Amino acid sequence: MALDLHEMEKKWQDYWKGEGIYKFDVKSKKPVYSIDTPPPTVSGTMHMGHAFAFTQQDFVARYKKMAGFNVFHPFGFDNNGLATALMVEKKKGIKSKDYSRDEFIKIVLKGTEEEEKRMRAAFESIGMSIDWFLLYRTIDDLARKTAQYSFLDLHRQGRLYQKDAPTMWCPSCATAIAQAELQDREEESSFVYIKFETTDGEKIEIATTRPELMPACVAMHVHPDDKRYKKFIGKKVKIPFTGGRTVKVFANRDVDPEFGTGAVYHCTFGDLDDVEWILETNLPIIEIINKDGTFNEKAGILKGLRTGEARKKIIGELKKSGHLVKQEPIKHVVNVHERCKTPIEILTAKQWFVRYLDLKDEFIAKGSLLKWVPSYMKKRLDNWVNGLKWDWNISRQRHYGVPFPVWYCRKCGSVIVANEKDLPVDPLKDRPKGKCKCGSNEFVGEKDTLDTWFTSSLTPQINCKWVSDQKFFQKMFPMDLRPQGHDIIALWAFNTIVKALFHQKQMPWKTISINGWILDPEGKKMSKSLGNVIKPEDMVQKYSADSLRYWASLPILGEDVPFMEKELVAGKKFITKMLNAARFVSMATKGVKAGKIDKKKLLAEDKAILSRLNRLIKESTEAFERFEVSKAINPTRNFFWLEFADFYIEEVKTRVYNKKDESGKAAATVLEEVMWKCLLLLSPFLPHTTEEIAQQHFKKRLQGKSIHLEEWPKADKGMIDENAEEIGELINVVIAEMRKQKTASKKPLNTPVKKAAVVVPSLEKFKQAEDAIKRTMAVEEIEAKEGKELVVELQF
RNA sequence: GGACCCGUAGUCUAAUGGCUGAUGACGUCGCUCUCACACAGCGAAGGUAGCCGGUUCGAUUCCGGCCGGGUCCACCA
Repeated sequence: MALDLHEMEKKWQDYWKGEGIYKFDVKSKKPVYSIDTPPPTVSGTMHMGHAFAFTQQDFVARYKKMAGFNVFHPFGFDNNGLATALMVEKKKGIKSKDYSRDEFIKIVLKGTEEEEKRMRAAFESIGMSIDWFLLYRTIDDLARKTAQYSFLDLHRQGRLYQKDAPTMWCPSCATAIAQAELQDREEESSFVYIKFETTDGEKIEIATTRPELMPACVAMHVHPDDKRYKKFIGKKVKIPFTGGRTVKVFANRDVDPEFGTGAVYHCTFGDLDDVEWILETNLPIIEIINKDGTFNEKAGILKGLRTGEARKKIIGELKKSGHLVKQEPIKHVVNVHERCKTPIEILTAKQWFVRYLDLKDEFIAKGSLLKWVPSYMKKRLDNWVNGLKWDWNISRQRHYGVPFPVWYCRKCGSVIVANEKDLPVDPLKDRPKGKCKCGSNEFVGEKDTLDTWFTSSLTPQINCKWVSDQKFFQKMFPMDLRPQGHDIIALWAFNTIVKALFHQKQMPWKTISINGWILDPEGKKMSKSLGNVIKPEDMVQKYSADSLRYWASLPILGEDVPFMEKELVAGKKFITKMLNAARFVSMATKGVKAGKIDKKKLLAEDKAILSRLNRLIKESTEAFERFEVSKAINPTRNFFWLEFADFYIEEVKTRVYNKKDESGKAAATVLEEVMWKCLLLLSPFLPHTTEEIAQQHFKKRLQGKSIHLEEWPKADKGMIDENAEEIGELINVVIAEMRKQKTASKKPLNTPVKKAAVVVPSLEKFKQAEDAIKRTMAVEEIEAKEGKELVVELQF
């Protein structure tokens, strides 16, 4: 086969683009099917996970289009994030802080054009049926406007509040971070035993990994049943280096008497437990760490130092003063910021929160309204919601991002939110219209930006033009499908659900499909640092886009799959097979009227294959309706290759070589019919190959400009015939047995056979199968007997 | 600690409460250049379905436990 697959694929990609095959038709009367495409970060590269997840989404999009829907298949680029800001800074050699926020956003939008172009080309190269006119970016005007409008709406609903609250803080990035941005890391550290003295002179010993927080110690905790410490409860303990400050000893059932010394000192804040305890005990907060990670004057002797240095210094001082008992090496898990891996601190800062903890039950209940594919993924959402402890902190102390549409009155401190007509605003540049209610017209704009998830959680509203086209929004919302990875159910899916419930009082989509991860061939995550990254473009180069798509279609949705190059080999072979079979069918059916099957003229093998075909159509359609794409392609592949190509084609060859007679004509119409229907069934998966074949050999079947505008085939139940299939099966089984014998006697398969003796389960059925067998295997005469076991003997 | 997923030939997988044929692919080994296809065809070898127990007339398939692999969440100062 001299066909260059890459040239062929490129040809059709260009054709589709030129003809606008995937354009969403706003005016169409067809029902809409809309997909809330995940916007990938504009890194410039499409990785294997993208290729996998997006093609899976594309299978559904293409199927739905054929099934009669007006498919809305948009694309978005995520450029509203730290990763993008850093990329642009690096590329341009600039610092975002040297620019106004508006300017920097413009720089980003301009500065990522190149990456967008490359990614778009990559997604086109795998045959995505995206309508690129629907492109959005998560930092563009529409996205910013939508996010700010969302803020205003939540504000109106009383769902927002500001609080000086314990906040997880990254001392390195100098920013607040969300629960979801935390990562666990096991660290080697030192477990420090420290001796304290009570005001009445008794000694109590604690163990800690955070001795440097001692100046922020506000209490001691012991277990109420711990005999060793009972007597301490209620007493006061002196804290060294604080000028004689004392703290009370509390009874606390959270304390594990077995761990450390069984006594805990409580600092504000060492970890999340400390936060809970402070709420229970109502103690004051002593904040000793600044937002930049340095210790402040309340830290006394540690002032100006950072955590690591402070820890060394305090240990030295404790040694000198005799408070230090011992140090033990310890491995423990610390919470680190996922981006920079710095252990987090807990500080207080004024932050905006979305109040939603009161709605946990509702989130879980409403989550069930969605169709989850696979269904067990719903539990991940439930699990997350059940574990939620804090409201959603939406403040980020970052320069780049979507700004809060908020000012504060310099005089009275009132919050002034932007007028929705003025969105998007940048409060650092723009000013509120009018005066504060206190009469002042001096304002301070909010410096913080919104959590990127605050914007990303609005992709359905962005796609459906919530803030710019009400009519369109009414028509489009809620969307039909959200495809996404299982790693961000707690983030993207959850937050999107939260937003839609607040803003629209309904779920953002009808179905959510969860795809798994692509791992390296050993089952490990692909990552640059491990050097095990396999690039999709290399695979496309080596095997073709349709081969890659074939590979992506096989795994069950939701499961993580190791990358297996041999599946691409198999895909390429399948494509070759299709091209060759199509060539044969095309030759054999020249001059035959397409789609005209005369049932009366059909022979046993024709009835069998048509029955199998229609059963297949039914099965494949049902699988697609359940979003189980692998169960749509697998039987189709098997049918096409193992039944149609391996048997049916061989069975009718002698008939169609002699097309003049009725039987030959009938076989030709069946060949044509089966081939065409298979093309349709496979077109969502192998859009290039099927288009090539359709345009080459099935012009007369094509209603429009592309096979991808054809209707999905409907199963003709009248064709499904159990009995015919049984005969067909018998034909195939006997042929297989004869092939075995010919191969065993080292004869070519077209060797004529004088006489064959067979033992078959039913003579009556065999009668109906006999002709086809004789023709296919070039057998002159068959002597048949009835018996349990199938036996075939050949005489040449 | 909580939740979830997975465990089928050398490798990766499919379907299935029972037809002593458990599917197919890749790989391996034979034979065949047979007029769609040697980037192929035909065929062969290869599995006590992780282990144990239960339900059942019957389990790879359903239930429970264990072991192993993985993911998410929460974590002891």
